[in-house]
Amino acid sequence: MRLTTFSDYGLRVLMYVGAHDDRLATIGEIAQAYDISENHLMKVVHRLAQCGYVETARGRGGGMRLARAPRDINLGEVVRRTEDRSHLVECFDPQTSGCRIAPGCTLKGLLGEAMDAFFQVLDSHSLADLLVTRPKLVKLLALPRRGATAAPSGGRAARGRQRAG
Amino acid sequence: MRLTTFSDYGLRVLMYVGAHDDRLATIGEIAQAYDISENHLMKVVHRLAQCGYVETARGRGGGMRLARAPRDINLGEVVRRTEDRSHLVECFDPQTSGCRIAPGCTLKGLLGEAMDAFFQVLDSHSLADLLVTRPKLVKLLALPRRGATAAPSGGRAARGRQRAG
DNA sequence: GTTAAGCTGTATTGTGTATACATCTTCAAC
DNA sequence: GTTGAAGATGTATACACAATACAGCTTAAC
Ligand code: SF4
Ligand code: SF4
Repeated sequence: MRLTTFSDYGLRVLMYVGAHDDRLATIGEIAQAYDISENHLMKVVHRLAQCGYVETARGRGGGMRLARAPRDINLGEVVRRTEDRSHLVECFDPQTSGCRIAPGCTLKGLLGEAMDAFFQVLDSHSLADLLVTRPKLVKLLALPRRGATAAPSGGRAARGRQRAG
Repeated sequence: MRLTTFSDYGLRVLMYVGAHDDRLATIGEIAQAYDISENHLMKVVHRLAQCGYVETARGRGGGMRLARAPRDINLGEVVRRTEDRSHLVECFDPQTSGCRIAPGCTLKGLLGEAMDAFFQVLDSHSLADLLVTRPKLVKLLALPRRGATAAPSGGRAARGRQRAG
């Protein structure tokens, strides 16, 4: 029982952007703040944009901001839409359903109930609830990280140069 | 968000054994009934025995039976003890905790709540609840499966022969 | 027209689960 | 007391999928 880091990254992005709503935030900046892969994060952001949680702006000076008020971003919905393979066991997926006792299995319904209970908790909260500790978040996200001022060490810092090589 | 099939197999075994409590059930028999890997199932059964859910008997005429009454086998407990990597996100594991905002993250607690809600549903049910459809289960498990009477096709059917080869 | 940003698609890596294989141990039947 | 059917155990492989990396394109500000 675990969520994909994809989903967690999605929520992290929303927290970051929500905590810095005075300006546009870039993917590179967020990746550095959390010290995670910029490339992966780009796909996460893309998904968030698809779902209408953030608005992105291309080009110089671009970045992203929340497309809705934090209060209107439901956490259960976010997780549901970032976690695509959300079938607890094989019988939950009509395609894979090969379990022989599925027609008479009480467990199936029970697991469904449990999952509902899980999401009910998330459904009753919004991004706004994650921002109550906003000052603390801002502070934690601003802390220096390994290699902060040193060599860029990968990422896309050296992009554009490579074309010449 | 998904459970390991290891856990699901564990529950399947308990249902099988619980539905056939008039005799000992063998691993091979259960593997055939569900049409799943006998080798994998062996490890599952081993774990169930470790946890004290089933009693196993080696040797000819051996097999397994429930070590407790179905009413005393709690489903939440079973899942918790068969699902070992049960940290929803990285910060739930003290070892891996590398998330920079963990000290000020409200999401962490929220996910914990959601997980509790999930298990609360399972905690309030026992194996006995899965056996209410017992006649149906017995019938489904007895249905012929592909290759039932034909060639054994692997498994451990031909074991012992191989030593000679 | 150069540069900083996001967009897109593909390829590679990595992790963890599921499965297979091989061998050993036990026990009951014969 | 030998044999064979069962479980016990350890290792190795296969597979699925998530995570990451790479490469190039597009857009917009300066
Ligand atoms: S045992 Fe029940 S819950 Fe598990 S896969 Fe089969 S039908 Fe689904
Ligand atoms: S963002 Fe919060 S929930 Fe996710 S890993 Fe970090 S501390 Fe845990």
